[in-house]
Amino acid sequence: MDCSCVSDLLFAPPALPALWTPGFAFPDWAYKPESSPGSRQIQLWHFILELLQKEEYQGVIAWQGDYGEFVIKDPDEVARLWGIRKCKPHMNYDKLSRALRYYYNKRILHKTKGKRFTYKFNFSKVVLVNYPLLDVAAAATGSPLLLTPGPFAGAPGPDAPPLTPETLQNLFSTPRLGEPGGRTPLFTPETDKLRLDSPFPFLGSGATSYSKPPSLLGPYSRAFPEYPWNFNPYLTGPFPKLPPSLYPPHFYPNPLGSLGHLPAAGAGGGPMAAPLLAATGEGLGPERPSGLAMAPRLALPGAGGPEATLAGKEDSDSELEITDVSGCSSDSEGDEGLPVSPKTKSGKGGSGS
DNA sequence: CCCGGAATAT
DNA sequence: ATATTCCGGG
Repeated sequence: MDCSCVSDLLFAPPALPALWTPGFAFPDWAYKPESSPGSRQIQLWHFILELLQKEEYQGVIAWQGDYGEFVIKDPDEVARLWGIRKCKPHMNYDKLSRALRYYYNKRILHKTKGKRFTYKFNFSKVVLVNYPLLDVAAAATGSPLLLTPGPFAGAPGPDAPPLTPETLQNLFSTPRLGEPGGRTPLFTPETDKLRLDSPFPFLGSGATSYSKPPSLLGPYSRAFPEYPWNFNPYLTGPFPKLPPSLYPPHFYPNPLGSLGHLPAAGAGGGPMAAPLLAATGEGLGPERPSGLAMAPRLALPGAGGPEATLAGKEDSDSELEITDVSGCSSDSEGDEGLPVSPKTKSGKGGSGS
């Protein structure tokens, strides 16, 4: 039944803190919360983000153009990788793109019309979903209290308690992380189980019970880096019903935490990075590398653990060796003798449109 | 290529 | 629910 892909193991390590994880910036709570406890599968947009985050796939998929805009340079390859990840040997771009299209309504993605293989993330969604508290944090740091949908909405009125990052830190101390011996102090198992139910409680059905994210970034005293991520929440298209209060002209921190190079315009040669920085520069550190927009890939925040591991086998990052489906059970699919050649792509250079 | 309906699977 | 598979139509 199960298709124990090698990647599955990679994603479900024994006791990975999930604090940052160079390659995988998504703690498991970001995957699929409830539904099926044991069968939380990676979601396509997570996967896409993963690929985008890695330089080794820049030839296959990469940020390009506007914020959150990316282009699939090699659709077949992306589809192949996705197929491997999901143990669907017959995956192709046509099918993958269908799945992508389903994201339109969910507002996770939309299409950049005119540009082939080009889509765009609605990061506002992703951010709020995965890190709804960031706004609170922002508020605590000085901005006017804004938001907190769901249960919080009613409570935080005029005299809302001073939410500070520290408070958050205490509140959402690592849940499963401190599992050995100590369980979550503040939150009872009941609360612990609710998590995120709907992908987007804000404009989805909304009726779903919203909850806070268990653990944010772990034991980081400074969990909220001042990342100038002020992508325009209003996008080009008209947003459905997003109250401005939810999406202030503020800048959002990097949602993926350790996500390396952001989808800054600089990636695609966008000169607009400068003005943006200027706008948000104040909150940032005094000194700033001129090439910030490029943000090569500042993966490692400060944790020393994994770093050693990485350094040890620096050359061939075995992490995410997606090109191997040896772990896939052939029974799950009508798996043909698919040899799964990693680089059987002779050279699809042209593909001129 | 891109779009979405429909049926199906997990 | 999310994704896969299939597919008619633009």
